[in-house]
Amino acid sequence: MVSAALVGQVIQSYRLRKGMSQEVLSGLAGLDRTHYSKIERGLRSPTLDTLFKIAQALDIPPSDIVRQIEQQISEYPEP
Amino acid sequence: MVSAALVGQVIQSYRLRKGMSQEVLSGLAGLDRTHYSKIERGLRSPTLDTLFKIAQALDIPPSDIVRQIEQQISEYPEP
DNA sequence: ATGTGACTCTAAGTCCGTT
DNA sequence: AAACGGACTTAGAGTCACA
Repeated sequence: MVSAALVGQVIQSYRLRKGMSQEVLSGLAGLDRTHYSKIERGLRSPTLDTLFKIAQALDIPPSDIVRQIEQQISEYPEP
Repeated sequence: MVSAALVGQVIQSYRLRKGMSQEVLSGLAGLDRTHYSKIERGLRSPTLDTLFKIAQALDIPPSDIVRQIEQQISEYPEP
């Protein structure tokens, strides 16, 4: 089980590193801004499809995001 | 947009390489067997959560599967 | 520029089968 | 062992008004 909060946290850190607003990112990804906002806060856990859209907007390979999630899990194992 | 058929194809190739049946794999992943069957046939596209479960059952990093999907997309671009 | 609640719609995921 | 189908429940996708 993958924590939705962790996924959101990883995605947000990528977004902030790019200096993008939620508005711009969600626009590029073709997602509704409020929907994206919920994903970042872990209120929704994205489908694989949505993850690919977000990665595309961030201009990074989707596998980078997934690998980052893996690392977070191994560093901070969930109970 | 990620083709569900492509995802299923990639996952299936990993499973066959491991010499596992759908029954064993879905059991390890904690998924319904018929549901997993549909994913392989591209009738369902898994959530990020389900992808992690499948990767765990395959004993490979989830990012490996995602990277494989990316490669397939770049090699055989979709119209 | 972001958070939130309240929706509808669609698909993921489960469970019962048969071929 | 796996494809295939039907009926069902749950949750994400997508949208809006408002703070």
